[in-house]
Amino acid sequence: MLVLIKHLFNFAPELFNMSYSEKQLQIIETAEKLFAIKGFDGTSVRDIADEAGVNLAMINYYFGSKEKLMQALFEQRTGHVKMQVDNLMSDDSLAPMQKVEKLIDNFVDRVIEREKFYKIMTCEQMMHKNDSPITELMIQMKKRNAEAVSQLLKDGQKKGVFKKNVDVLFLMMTMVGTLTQMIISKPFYKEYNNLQSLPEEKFNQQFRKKISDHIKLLFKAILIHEA
Amino acid sequence: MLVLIKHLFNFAPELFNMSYSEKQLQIIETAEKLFAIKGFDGTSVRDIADEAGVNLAMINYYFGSKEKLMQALFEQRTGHVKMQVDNLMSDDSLAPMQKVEKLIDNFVDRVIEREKFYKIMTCEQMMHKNDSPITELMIQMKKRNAEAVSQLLKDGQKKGVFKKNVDVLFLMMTMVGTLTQMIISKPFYKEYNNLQSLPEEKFNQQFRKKISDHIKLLFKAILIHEA
Amino acid sequence: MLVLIKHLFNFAPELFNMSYSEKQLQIIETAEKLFAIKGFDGTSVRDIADEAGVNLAMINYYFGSKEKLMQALFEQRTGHVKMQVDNLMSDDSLAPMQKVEKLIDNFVDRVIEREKFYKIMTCEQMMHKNDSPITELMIQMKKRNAEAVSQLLKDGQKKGVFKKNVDVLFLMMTMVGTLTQMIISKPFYKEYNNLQSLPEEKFNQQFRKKISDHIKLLFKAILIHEA
Amino acid sequence: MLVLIKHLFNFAPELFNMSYSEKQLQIIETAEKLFAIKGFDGTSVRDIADEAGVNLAMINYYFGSKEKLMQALFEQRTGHVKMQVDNLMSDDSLAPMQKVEKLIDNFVDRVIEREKFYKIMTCEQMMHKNDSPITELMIQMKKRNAEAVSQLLKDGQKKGVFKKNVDVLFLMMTMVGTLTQMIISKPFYKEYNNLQSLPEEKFNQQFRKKISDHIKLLFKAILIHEA
DNA sequence: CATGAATGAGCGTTCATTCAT
DNA sequence: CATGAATGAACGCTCATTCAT
Repeated sequence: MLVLIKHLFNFAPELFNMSYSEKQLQIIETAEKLFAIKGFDGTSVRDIADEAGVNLAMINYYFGSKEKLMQALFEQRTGHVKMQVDNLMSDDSLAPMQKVEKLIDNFVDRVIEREKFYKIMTCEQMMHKNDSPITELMIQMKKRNAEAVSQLLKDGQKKGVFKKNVDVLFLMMTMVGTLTQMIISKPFYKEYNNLQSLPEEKFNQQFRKKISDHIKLLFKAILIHEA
Repeated sequence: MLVLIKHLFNFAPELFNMSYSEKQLQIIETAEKLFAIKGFDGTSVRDIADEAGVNLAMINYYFGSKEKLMQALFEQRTGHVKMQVDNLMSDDSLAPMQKVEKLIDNFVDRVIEREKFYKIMTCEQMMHKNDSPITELMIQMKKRNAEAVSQLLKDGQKKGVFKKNVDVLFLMMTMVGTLTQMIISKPFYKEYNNLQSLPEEKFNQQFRKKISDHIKLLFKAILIHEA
Repeated sequence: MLVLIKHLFNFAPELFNMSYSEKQLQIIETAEKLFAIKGFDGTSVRDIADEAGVNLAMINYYFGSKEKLMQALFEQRTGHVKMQVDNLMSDDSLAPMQKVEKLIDNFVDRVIEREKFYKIMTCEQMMHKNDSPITELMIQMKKRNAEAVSQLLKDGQKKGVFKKNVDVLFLMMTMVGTLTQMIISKPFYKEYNNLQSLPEEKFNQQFRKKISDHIKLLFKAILIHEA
Repeated sequence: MLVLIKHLFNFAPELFNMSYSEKQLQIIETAEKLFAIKGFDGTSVRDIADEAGVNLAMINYYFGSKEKLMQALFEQRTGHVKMQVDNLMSDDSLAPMQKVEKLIDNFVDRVIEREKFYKIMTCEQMMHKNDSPITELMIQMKKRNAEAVSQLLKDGQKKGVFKKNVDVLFLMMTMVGTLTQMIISKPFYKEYNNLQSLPEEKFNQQFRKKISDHIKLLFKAILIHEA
């Protein structure tokens, strides 16, 4: 395919069913890794090219610019989130609280699996350069998610299982914020609790479970308990 | 002032009662602002010099390097935290839950007041370059705070007002993470709830109260309610 | 040409038969000229770039750093010395004293031809920064040359044409030092002997002959005459 | 005395019988040391100030500029040379060859004692920036010395103890160049001859004697032996 | 289609020097 | 008389990007 056209339309890759080549995915993955470690500005295109084992000029050739590579990374990583949430919400076999619990589980899983990417996203949110396409992407994603959760809340309230007057954003931010902080502080948590000897895999499994349970506890406090 | 000596001893500025000159504080403040907007790597020393209206060379003259300027910023902003926490903890006139609530209020106030700085700190934590002096500072602060809160927990448990088996780090991360996420999402929150017309001052006041109450609710869920 | 690979292997360029491009040679030549006039530290990379008519970044692109450009200059200029000396030494058709005379002629020719480079080398030797790769290069060259001359001495002594107990380093330093001093003082020599009107070419020819004869005289005093 | 006037007349300090204060001498000495190790351009005024333990601004205050400090160093170190040579030359109790030998001894002693300074001087000669006051100083010194030695030669020739047609500059350059090369190569000489274990003082003594004898041998070859 | 070569702009830092007191 | 503070200029180097092939 003509790379030029690709650039023109890469603002909505899913519409064109555009898939990245193996080399491109490799670049995206490397970028994700390095951005997470050294930050966007702290990572040079050369770093990425070297680490990914590709030609320096290829990155601009494929993605147009460093900024657009970041965009591609975001699109690649956030592409399937909406569908996942929609599927969950439209599953009529689940009670509202079950949906909430599944939402939490899904989110915790996704973030732990894509730890690096969520670190980048959090940082990017901090200093949201105005009119950046990535900021725009994130705002839209937030809105979509807020809408879905809002619908779920209303459903639960109609069924009498959730309290009235729950702030949907506070709810979400509690989940996102707590989880983010957990991820950030993982090394500190390990050291503080003397768990360095535990195998990484086993620790992650326990950590994931604890976080999930913890957030569910918080959600119940917000959604059910009287203030 | 002897700048050289200052460099030598700036690892413990409070011991030497060294205060920064007005110009130095101006530089630190400008750095804080720009680091928060554009990130550490995204901000050039020239940016800071221009914005602060000082000579470029001045910054290296005063702080030694860009990195050390960041350190100075951290020391300046975190210098009084320990004392504040200690004072609160040793106040025998307060019940454990009162202490917890005051801790939350203090923290929320501090973060909202120093919003920019806490954004920087969160980002810095994300990609904690190993052996960076700032990372070291943050870890020590975390440890100190964890110890203090841990003591408070034990006290409350002895008095029978707190549950057993509370994970102190989970508790703290809930507070820090939720608050951080709130701060990050403030513009989004405003827009989502159509509060753009509200005066900034009035909104902040309400926001602060809501956050504080929300976190207190969460803490009660963690500390008191049965799982 | 793969510049990266070139950097990796430029410690032994002759093994890889890597030749510098015309532009690179131009940079090396310009560097040689400016280093000789203004010294290494006195010459900025910008000076070299301007004088050579190339982009500033080009120099770092080609050579990696100012230091490595200096290394490249050394390797380029000293690359063929070893072979030249070896060839002379292994020429069985020459008597020891003939070899000595040829050695002197070769050396005088080489230094006068590469006057600028030998000025740099002498200065570099003065303040030999420890562990500098260039210092290392020079020491090795000195050792190799000392070994070769030592062999020649022993041969002459066995054949009974050279005195015993000749200090090989004193011999070499006499040649190198005297010649260096001549080169340094060339302008002064010209003026002192009122030879400014002589065409440069003609003067050089005479000067070279006089120096050569002078050093041969000194060598005979060291190698043959009784003390 | 007014520093301003001092600056105006410091091109000929001996005329005004100007002596440097202890602090100034300390600066000069430090400058000599650092210039010899790192070169003129490689040494910053800050380096000198720090090493000498004086205020940075003092150096410009005392000497006017870095360049003028270098001049002061030269004047300080070369001030007494002329007188020394003149005294030797006018000593009628010595035969020409004795004078030559004493000249050599004196020079070798002086250079070994002021090794650092002579390194600087040699380098400075290499890249004689046109119209530099230091270059001018050195040329004048060379001329004076050449005149004195020339006179000595003529005297020896008249007395029939020296050959005719001796090139006075070649003679001097042989001495200066050989000695310079020896000084430069002292560490290499030590290592090559496995003399590292010898105490520095003892080695220097032997080295000085060997050099002196060697140069005397060379001079006899030039002045007396038939070519 | 891919890439080695090239570049202008900007980086953090240090320089010799001057100024205000 | 001496010095801490300050500064414009320049340093070596790396950046994201472009271009010719």
